[in-house]
Amino acid sequence: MNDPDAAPPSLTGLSTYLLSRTGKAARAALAERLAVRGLRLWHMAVLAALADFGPHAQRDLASRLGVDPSDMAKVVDQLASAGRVERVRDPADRRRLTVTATEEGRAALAELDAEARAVQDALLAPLTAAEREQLHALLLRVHLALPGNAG
Amino acid sequence: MNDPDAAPPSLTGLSTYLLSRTGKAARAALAERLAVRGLRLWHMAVLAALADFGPHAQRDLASRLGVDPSDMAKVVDQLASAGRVERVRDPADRRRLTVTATEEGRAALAELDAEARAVQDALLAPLTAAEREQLHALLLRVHLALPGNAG
DNA sequence: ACCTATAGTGGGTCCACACCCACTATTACC
DNA sequence: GGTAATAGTGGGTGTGGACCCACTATAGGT
Repeated sequence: MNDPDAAPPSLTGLSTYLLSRTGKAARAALAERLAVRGLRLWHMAVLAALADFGPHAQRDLASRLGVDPSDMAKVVDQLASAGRVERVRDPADRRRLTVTATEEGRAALAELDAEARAVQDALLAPLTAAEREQLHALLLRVHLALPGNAG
Repeated sequence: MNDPDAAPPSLTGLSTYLLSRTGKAARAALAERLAVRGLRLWHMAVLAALADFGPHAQRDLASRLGVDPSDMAKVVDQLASAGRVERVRDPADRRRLTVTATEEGRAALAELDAEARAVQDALLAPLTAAEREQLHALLLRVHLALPGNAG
């Protein structure tokens, strides 16, 4: 109770503080795992978007994930170099690059997802399965209400 | 449903992703409000620690908040310049600086707390009061299980 | 007294993230 | 056909956070 390293109740009484703290921990843990494979969180996000919604024009990828198109170009470039993504010029509009996940990319995403779930299991260890679902449902509603996340 | 800006379900299905996203949104929103007053999140954390636990040696502040002592020195220095905190040399151990919140500092914290709750109300708008409490309780348990947050 | 450890401080590095601009290639408009 | 808009790219900037080291002053151990 008198732990000299305990966080101030003034802060732990704020859900936003807890959100920020636990979120950062989650992010850091996953990023660390991905770094082992030479990947970053954006790489996973791009692979996920392609897997879920199919091929995208690069610009649409950027828009969907809320990244600067210039930064997206770099991420896609790295994924392409690693063979996890294919870029082909759209014949209908030769300015566009259509980005598609390769078989290798889909396999990589599956592994990444497994890593993410492992991290999540560790983070949410103190909660029961039912509580985790509760938490997820609540967070999802908050997330959807965030600006730029219309369902 | 076919919103071209919707996030990939592969990601929104991960609680860690939602935590990270909503946490970042919370952090950013509060940081923006504090910036108006020329403060950062660490300033608020320090004031909260002092208000909750009373005066600290600067080193203990750093340890409690998990910050590098060198960085803490800078934060405390800024708070002192703004008159929100007082540093006095501990006569029992003249290496130590005892940091105390001034009346002004306590007042500032109250305002900051109000800002934080406003941000929180906006963020958690889609949830009922009962759901917010649920969310808070779940997050608190996760937070306490985080490395270095023993109760 | 001597040596080691500790508190605070100033300085610097490294990294990730978010932006922004300029430029080329291509398309759309009129 | 000429002009404006758009897709992608390369390069650069600014910021915030975490970390690390060297240095001074003081304390503690023997």
